[in-house]
Amino acid sequence: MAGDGTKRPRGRPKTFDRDRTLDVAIDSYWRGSADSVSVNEICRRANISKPGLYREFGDEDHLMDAALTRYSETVLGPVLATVTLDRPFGETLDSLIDFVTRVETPEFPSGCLIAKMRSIRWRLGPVTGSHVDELRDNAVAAYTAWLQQCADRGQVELPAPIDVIATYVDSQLTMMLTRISAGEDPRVVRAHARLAFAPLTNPTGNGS
Amino acid sequence: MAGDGTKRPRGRPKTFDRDRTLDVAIDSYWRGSADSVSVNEICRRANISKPGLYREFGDEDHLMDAALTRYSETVLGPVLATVTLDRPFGETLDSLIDFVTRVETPEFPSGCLIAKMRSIRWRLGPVTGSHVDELRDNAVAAYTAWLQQCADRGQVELPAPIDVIATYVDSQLTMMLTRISAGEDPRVVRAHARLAFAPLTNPTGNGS
DNA sequence: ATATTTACGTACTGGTCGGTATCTATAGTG
DNA sequence: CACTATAGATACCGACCAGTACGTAAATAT
Repeated sequence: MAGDGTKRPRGRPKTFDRDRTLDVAIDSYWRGSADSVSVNEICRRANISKPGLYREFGDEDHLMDAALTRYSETVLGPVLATVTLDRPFGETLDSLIDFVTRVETPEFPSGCLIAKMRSIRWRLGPVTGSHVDELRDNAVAAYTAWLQQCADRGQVELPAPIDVIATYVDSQLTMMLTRISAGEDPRVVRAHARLAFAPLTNPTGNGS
Repeated sequence: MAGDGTKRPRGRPKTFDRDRTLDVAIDSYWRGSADSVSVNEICRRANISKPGLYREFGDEDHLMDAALTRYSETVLGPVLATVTLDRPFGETLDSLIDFVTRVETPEFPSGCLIAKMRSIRWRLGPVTGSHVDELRDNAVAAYTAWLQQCADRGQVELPAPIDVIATYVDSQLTMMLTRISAGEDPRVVRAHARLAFAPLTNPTGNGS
């Protein structure tokens, strides 16, 4: 504050709280189902005027995209970073499973905003939609690198081409997130995870 | 027509075509996403008046429920019947996988109406909602009986309690239906199916 | 014929939606 | 002071929604 060098801009100073609005939007989209939460509702919850929100974000598509961007930076990034750590395959996998099957807390909803958005991909606007696609590609790439690293070290064998395994991991984790969000018992989901990933941790063959 | 014994009822004869309307509703809910298809839209597609539809079905919840009932009788029933046939486990499983990964045709949409409804369970009315729950319970019961029968004959070993396996099968098949509906490559989904069911067809252990 | 019963469909209600026109408030600038 | 630039929010738009009021058409009953 001391000797604030930035010259104040010309007109009426802005009071719109972008961060707070994005917090509300992320939480709403995350807990709810992204469509089903209207712009009107976001304004009500954030206690802001609708034109204010539209001045800041442009339209619903860009609001969702801004929320998605912040979500991926603050929530998804740290999680995907864990699969790049040099830990044994099983250990990383277990922590991934623990993470996706965690239960809801007041300030950390269960599930995953991106998973929810992917399940309603066709309803998203063009900007948010392609952003979601990009984030899923990033996740698959991270899984691929992780699997390749573990395979090189003999910690895991790949009963199918690595890209098939990587998308398999992504699909299974996404499904778990969806089911936890739907309120299913985390213990059951974890039991299913052990089944689904058994072919990787105990690589005895594929079905045919 | 010859000597039609039924006495005509009192008032103006009904022209409302319940069957055709249900056909339109099922197709719309099946191809679309059940919510997102409005009563207005059903009326437009079936070329009927809205009060006519409301007179016949009561409200949206009961319309969906009627569509779901007919769907489960005409589409789901025959499929679930195949898991009761006395065939080797792998054969039945393969035909199940083939069925859920079939592609869209003009008169047989891909995916499954019940799977779609389950994914939006919380948006359904009370009648349709509990009907969906009941149908899923039936499916799990059918899978349980099937698995038990195959286990008795030594065609499959169960690396987890049978109810866990049965819900696992249900979850995996439902996910496949969802992904096929979302337009994913059936070959990839089938490759993932082979991975997911490998612990059953090649029962060498669970992960721990 | 006339009354009665039943079905039909136009046109409406009250509501929410995404998005905006417009007026006012608050700042710097001359 | 007047002028300009920016942000504020009320109150609106047209579209669509689920659901219905109500006048009319078409049959039987008397």
